[in-house]
Amino acid sequence: MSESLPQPRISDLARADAPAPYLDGLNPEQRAAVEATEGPVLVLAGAGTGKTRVLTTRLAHILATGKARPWELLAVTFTNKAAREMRERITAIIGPAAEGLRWLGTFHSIAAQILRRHAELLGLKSSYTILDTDDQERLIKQLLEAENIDAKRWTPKNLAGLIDHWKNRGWTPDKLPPSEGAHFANNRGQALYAMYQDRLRVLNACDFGDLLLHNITLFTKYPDILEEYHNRFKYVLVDEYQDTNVAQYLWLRLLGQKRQNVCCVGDDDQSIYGWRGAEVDNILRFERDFPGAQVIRLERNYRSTSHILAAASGLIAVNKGRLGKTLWTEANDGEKVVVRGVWDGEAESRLVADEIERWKKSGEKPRKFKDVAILVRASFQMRAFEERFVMLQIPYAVVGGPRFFERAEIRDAHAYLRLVQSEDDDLAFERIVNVPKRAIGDTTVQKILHFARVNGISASTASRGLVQTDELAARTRTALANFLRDMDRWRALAETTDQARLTETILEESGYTDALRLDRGPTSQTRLENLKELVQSMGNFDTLQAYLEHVSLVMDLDRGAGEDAVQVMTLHAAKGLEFPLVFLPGWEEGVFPSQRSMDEKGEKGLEEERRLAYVGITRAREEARISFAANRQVYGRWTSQLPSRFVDELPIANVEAASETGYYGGGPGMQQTASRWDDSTSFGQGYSSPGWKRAQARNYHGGPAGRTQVIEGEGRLVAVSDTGKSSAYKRGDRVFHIKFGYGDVIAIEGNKLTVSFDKAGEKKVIDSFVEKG
DNA sequence: GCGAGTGTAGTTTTT
DNA sequence: CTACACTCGC
Repeated sequence: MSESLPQPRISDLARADAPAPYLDGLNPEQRAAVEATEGPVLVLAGAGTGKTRVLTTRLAHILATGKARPWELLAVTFTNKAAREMRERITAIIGPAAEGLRWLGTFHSIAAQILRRHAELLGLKSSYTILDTDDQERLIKQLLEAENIDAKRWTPKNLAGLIDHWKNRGWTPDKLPPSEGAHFANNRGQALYAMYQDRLRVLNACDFGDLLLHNITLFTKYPDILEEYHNRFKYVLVDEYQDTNVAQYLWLRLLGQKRQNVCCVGDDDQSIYGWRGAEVDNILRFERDFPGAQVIRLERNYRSTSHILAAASGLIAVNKGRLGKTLWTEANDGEKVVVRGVWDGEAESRLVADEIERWKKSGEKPRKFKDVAILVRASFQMRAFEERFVMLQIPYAVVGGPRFFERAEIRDAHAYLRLVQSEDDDLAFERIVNVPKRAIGDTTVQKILHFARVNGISASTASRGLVQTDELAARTRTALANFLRDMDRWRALAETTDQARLTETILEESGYTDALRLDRGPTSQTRLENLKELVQSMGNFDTLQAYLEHVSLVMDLDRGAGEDAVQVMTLHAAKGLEFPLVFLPGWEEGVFPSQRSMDEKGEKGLEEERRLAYVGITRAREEARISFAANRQVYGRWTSQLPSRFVDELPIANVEAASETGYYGGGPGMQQTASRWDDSTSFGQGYSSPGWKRAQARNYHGGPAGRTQVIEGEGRLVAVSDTGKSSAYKRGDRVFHIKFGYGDVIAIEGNKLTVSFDKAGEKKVIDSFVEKG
C-alpha cells in the first residue's frame, strides 16, 4: 500500500480504557447499528430517527477500531449532497483523516472512477465523456432519422426513456428480453438500442446508465478485476437503499458478495422513486439476498411532535407492501395536524399566506420564513403560491426546478469548452456551431455531418475540409471558416489562460453575451447572471479538464442557501429535509394521489403516492397543515375536486379538520350522500362580499366517508360554497374533460361519472378533471 | 435563415 | 391555457 497511514489519533478514539466519545448519546438501536460491523446488516431507519448520525458514526467506528483504513471503505449515496454531508460529518468526528475516504460518493461517481481505470476493456478510452440527457436525446434523434423512423409516433424521448429503463434493469442490448424491444417502432427497439451503444462507443462516450452497466459487465467478464475490488473494499455501506434500482443492486451484490460486510440503510416507507426505476423489492427481500443478515430497526423519532408522527404512521399503515415499523417519540403532543377545505386554489394560497404571516408574528422566539415549507405534488401547483407571495411581499425560494447545469446557456458555454478541450466532440460542435446565429444554418450543418460520417472523421475536421472546397455558398464558407479560426484561437488561449478567463473571453468574442444583451426576452437577464455565476464557480478548479469532469457528475451547486425565505418545493425535493412548519396543499383526488400514477401503476402507484404523503407529513417538526380545494384550475380549465382519500385515512384523533366548503349531494333528484365534510344545513355568510369574509367552518367528523354511501337516486358528492355555488353534476350535463374533450354525462354512481365523449363516441368513467358546461 | 403559423402534450428527478 | 417543437413559406 502506498497510501500513508491515517492520523494515529483516530485509533485513540476507541482505546479500551477510554470509551469511545463518538458513541455517546446514541440510543441502544443506533448503537447496535454502529457496532454490527461484520456480516450483512439492514438498518431500517424510519423518518427522523437519526439515520445520518448512525451512518457516519458507523464509518468512524470502523476506522477508529482499526478494522479498515479510509480507502478500504466503500460508501455509496444517491446524491452529491448526501455524499458531501456524510463526508463533512465524518470529518467532524475523525478529523482530516476523512480525506482518505476516496470511495465515498454517489453510485455514479464511484462507478465512473472504476470505469476510468478499465475503460479499454469495454471499448472506451479512459478519457470518455459523460453525456447528459440532452446530448443523449439528440444522439437518438439522429439515429431515428437515419433509420427513417417516424419521429412523431416514436419520439427520441420515448426511446431515451426506454433505454434508460433497460439500463436501470441491468439489460445490455444482447440481454434485453425480446418482448421489451417490441413496444418500440415495430419491434426495432433492441436493434436501435444496440446501434445507440455503438454510436456511444465511437464517440467515446457514456450516458449515466452506462456507468453502472459497464461496471457490471466488467465485473462479470473479468473475475480477476472483481477480485481486486473484493480485496480493496473491506466494508460496504449504502444509504437510501430503498431507492436502488436493479443495476445498482447487481453492482452492490457483485462488490459485496465475497466479504458480505454489506450494510444497507433505508426506509421502505420512503421509497418514492419507483417511477425512475427504484425497486422497493430490493429492501423488502434483503434478508433473502444476504442470508444471515441482521435487521436493525431505528424506531425512535427525534423530529416531530407525537400528533404529527401518529398522523403519518396512521396513514402509512394503510399500505400493504411494507416491512413495518412502529415509530415512537418522547416529544409532547404539540398541535394536531390541521386539515382545511377551501373553495378554490386561490383561497388556498390566501389561507396559506395568511397563516404564514400569523405564524411569523406569533411565538415567543422570533420566527423565520425559512422555517416554513410548502410541499406540493407537482410544480404547476407552485404558481398560485408564488403569485400570492409576490403580492404580499413574503420572501420565498423555489427549491429545485431546472438544474443550473441543465440550463440552455450553461450547456452552450460548456459546449464551447468541450469543443476547445476536444475537437472531436461532435455533439458539442453541433450544439454551438450556429449559437449565437452566425449564418450556418441547418442545411450546412447537415452537409458537414454527412461529410463527416461518410469519411469517418469528426465534424470539426469535416468543416476544415469543406471550407477548402466550393461545396458551400461563399457567405456560409466565410462564416464557417471564421468559426473554425475562432475555435483555434481559443484552443491556443486555453494553453495560457485559466478556465474562468477563457470562458469569459469565449462568451464575449463569440458574441454570445452580446446576443443575450440584445435579447428583450424575459429570461435574458437571468441567463446573463447565470453565466456570470458559472464563470465564478469555475475558479475553484485547477484545470478545465477537472472542471468538466466535475460538472458532468455533480449537477448541483449550492446556491442561495441561508436566505430567509419560505421554501416552496415538490414533495420529492423535500426528502431528507425538515421544517418546523409544513404546508401540504392540494390534497385532492387526482392531484394527490396523482391520477396518472394510479392509471399507470394501479395499486402500486397509489401506495407510492401514499408514501409520498408520509414523507410530506414527517418533514414537519412542530406543525403540519394540509389543505384541499373544491375547485381548481388545471391547464386553465376549471375542474371540481374531491378531498384526497389520504385525508380520510388520517387517524382522526390526531387531526383537527374543518372545511369552508360543504361536500354533499344535494338538490332535487340528487343523491343525499353522507360526507364527513358536511354537517350543516345553513351556509351563513361566505364569499359574496367585496372584502371576502371567512365562512363558517364546517367540521369534519368521524364515521364512514361519504364516497361509499349512496342513499337514494343518483348524484355526485359535490362541493357547495356558502353562496350556493356548487360543482354538482347530473345526468345529461354537458362536461369537458382535459384529455377526452366534450361529452355527456350518461350515468352517475357514487363519485364516478360515466361520460359519453363526442370525439371517439367512447364511454369512459371519470372521477376528476371534469369541467361543467 | 427566419418569423409566423400549427400542433401537441401537459408528474415526480438524480446522476 | 400555455409552453414548446416543428413546419412552411418567403
